[in-house]
Amino acid sequence: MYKQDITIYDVAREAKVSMATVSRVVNGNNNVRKETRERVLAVIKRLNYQPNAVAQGLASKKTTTVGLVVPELTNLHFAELSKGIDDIATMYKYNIILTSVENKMVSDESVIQNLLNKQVDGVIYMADEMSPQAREVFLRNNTPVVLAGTVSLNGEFDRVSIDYKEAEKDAFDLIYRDGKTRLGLVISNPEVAINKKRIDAYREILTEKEWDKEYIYSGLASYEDGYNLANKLIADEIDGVVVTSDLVAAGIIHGVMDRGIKVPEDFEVISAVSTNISKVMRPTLTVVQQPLYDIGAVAMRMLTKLMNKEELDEKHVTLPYKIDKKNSTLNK
Amino acid sequence: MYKQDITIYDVAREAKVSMATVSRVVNGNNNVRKETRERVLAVIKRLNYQPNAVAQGLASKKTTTVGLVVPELTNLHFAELSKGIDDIATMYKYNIILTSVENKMVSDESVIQNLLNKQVDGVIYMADEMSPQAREVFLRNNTPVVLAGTVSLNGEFDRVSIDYKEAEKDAFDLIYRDGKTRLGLVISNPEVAINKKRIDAYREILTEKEWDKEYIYSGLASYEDGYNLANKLIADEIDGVVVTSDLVAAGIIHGVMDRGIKVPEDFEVISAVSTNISKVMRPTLTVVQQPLYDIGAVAMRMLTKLMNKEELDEKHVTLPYKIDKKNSTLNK
DNA sequence: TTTTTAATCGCAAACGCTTGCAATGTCAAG
DNA sequence: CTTGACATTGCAAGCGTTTGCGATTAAAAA
Repeated sequence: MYKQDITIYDVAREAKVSMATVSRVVNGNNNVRKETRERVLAVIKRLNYQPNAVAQGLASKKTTTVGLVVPELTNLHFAELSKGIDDIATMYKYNIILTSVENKMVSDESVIQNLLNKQVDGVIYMADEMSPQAREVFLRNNTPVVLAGTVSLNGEFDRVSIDYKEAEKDAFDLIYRDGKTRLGLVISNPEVAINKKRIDAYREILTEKEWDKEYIYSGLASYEDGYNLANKLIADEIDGVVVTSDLVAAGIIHGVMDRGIKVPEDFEVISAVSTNISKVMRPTLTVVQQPLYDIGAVAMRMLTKLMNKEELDEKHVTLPYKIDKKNSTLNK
Repeated sequence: MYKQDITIYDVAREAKVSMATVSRVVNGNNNVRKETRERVLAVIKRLNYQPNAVAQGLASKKTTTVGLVVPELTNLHFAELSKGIDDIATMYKYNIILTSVENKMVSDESVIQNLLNKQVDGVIYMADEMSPQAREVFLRNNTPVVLAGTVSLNGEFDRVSIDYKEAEKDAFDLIYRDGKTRLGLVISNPEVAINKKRIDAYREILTEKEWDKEYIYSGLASYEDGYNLANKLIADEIDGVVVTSDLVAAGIIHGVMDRGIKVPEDFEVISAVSTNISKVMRPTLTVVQQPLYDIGAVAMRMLTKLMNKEELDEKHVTLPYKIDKKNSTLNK
C-alpha cells in the first residue's frame, strides 16, 4: 500500500470545487448541479482518481465488506454456498473477507474478533457451531449475522437452511421402503447442532419402526474413514446408511463393494450432503439435494437487508430440498 | 458497523498515558517501560479495547489484507490452493479478500481496481489470464502480485507453479509407452497461457513421434461436455487423451465406457489437474499431481516478502509434480 | 423590484489511529 | 553536582474521506 498519488483533494482543486462536492458526486448524492457533476466527473476521469476505500470506511463507518466464516475451504459444499453468496455480494457491491475456522491453532473467537475489528458490515456464518465465546463476540458487537446452511440449537441467529431433520427422516424412509431393516447413521461430529438434529431424526425413525438398538457411527470425515468403516458395518449387519458427507459415503460404498457386498441390492447408501462427487462416482450416489447456491444467495440478500437496517420478513428461511435418487439406492 | 464504544483515547485516559503510548503497546513497539506496558495492557483488558483496523489502515497505510483472485469458486482445485494460501496468511496475520472473476457481468479490470481501492497490501492471482486492462491496473498501482498455479506468457509477474509443459509431455509419454498411438488433447480455453503451453507440449510430442495430424478438442469444461465428447473421440479413433480437468476426464471415461470401450485397455486417460474426484471415481483416474497446497503456501510466503519489501530469492518458483498412476492407464 | 424558497455548495469537524520529533526522566560517569 | 547518553513518553500533524450545518446563489412568488 503506497502513498496515494491522486486524492479527493486534487480532484477538488482541479475541478474548482470543494472536497465535499467531489465526495457527493463520487457517492451519487443528488445535491449537485448537473454541470458541476459533469465537470467533476471529467476531472476524475482525467486524473484517474480512485477513492480510498479505507478512508471512506473510517469516515462513513461503512466498509462494504462482509465476513464469510467457513469451516473448511477444501469442501465443495461450501464452495457452492460461497458462490451464491459471492454473486449477491457482487450485485450489492460488497467485498468478501474469507475466514476459515478449521485451523485449531486459533480459536474461532479470536478469528471472529479479528474479522469484526476489520469493521465488516456483516457476517455470513457457515461453520457447524460456534463456541460460546464466539457467540459472545458477535452479540457484543451487534454486527448482523446470518447463518447459511447451518443451524444453531436455540435459533437465536437469523438463518437460511433446509429442514435437516425432515431431510434425514426422508432419507431413512426411502431406504426402509426399499426393504432394508437395519439402518445406521454415519456422522462426523455428534456434538454440533446440525448433527444433533440428524440424530433426533434417526431416533424418531427407530421409535416409529419399534427398533430397539441404534447404530450411530460418529467421527467419520474422510474417504478413507468411510472405506475403513465398511468392516464394522458388515460386522454389525447393517444394510443401509445415511451419511453426512458424500466423500465418506463414497468410501463406504467402495469399502463394502470391495468386500463383496452388492450396492444397492444388499446395502443402500444416501448422503445427506452432496457435491459433484455424487454423480461422478460409480455407482452414482443418492443424495439429499440442498439448494446450496440459493441458500447462499438468500442468506446474503438477508444480510444486505440487515446491514441496511431493514426489517426481515422472516428470520428463519427454510428452503426445499429433494432427494436425488441415483444408483446407491434401489427404487428410482 | 457501529460507533465504536472504546477507542484508543479511552484507554489512554484510563491508563494515564498518551494515545501514542497505547498505540505502541498495541503494536508491540519496544520503547515502552515494562510497568507502563503492563498498566496499559491491564486497561485494555478491562475495557476490552479492540483496535479499529480501518483507522489503523488509514494511519499506517497497511491494511494487513491481501486480495485473492480466483476464476471460479466451485472448483476444488482452487480450494486446495486457497487452503495453502489461507494457512500462511493466517500465520502472518493477513486477512483475505476473496474475489472471483468468473462473473462476466463485470470486467476483471473493475474487479481488480475495486480490490486495490480497498488498499490490499498484495494480491495472489490464480485465474488463467488477465486482460491487458487488468494488467495495466496492477502495474499502475504497483501493488505486489504473485501468480499461484498459473502462468503468464511473458513471465512478468512473480509466480509459483509447476512446469506445465513438461508435465503435459510426461503425461503423453506415459500413454505412448503403454502402446497407444493416436493421442488427443482435451482442453478448455485454448487462448490462455497455461493451455498454450499444453498445446506446445502436445505438438512437440507429435513432432517427436512424427505424427502428422493433431487432435485438439477445446472448449470442454463440464462432466457432460466430457461425456458427450466420447462419440467424437471414438469416431476419430483416439485411444488416449490428456485432459485439463478431472471432471471432464470423468465424463470422457464414463462416456467411452458406456459405448463399450474398455478403459484403460483400449483407451487411456490422464488428467492434468487433480481433485479428490480422481480417487473416488471408478476406474480411478491417473492424474498429474500438483502440490497445490504448497503452491498456495509458497506463493503467499513470497507475497509476504514482497509486501515487506524484502528481496526475493527467485521470482519464479517451479515446484515438482508427479504423475499419480491409477486405473485409467495401464502400467502401474 | 423585493421577498421567499429551494437548490447548490463550502467549511471544518469528525472518524480512530500512527509516527516523527521534541521533551522529559533516569542513571552512571566524571 | 554536572554532564551526557539513552530510555520513555507526549505532542500534534497527518492518513483521505464523509457529512451536518450554514452560506451563497438562483429561481419562483409576490
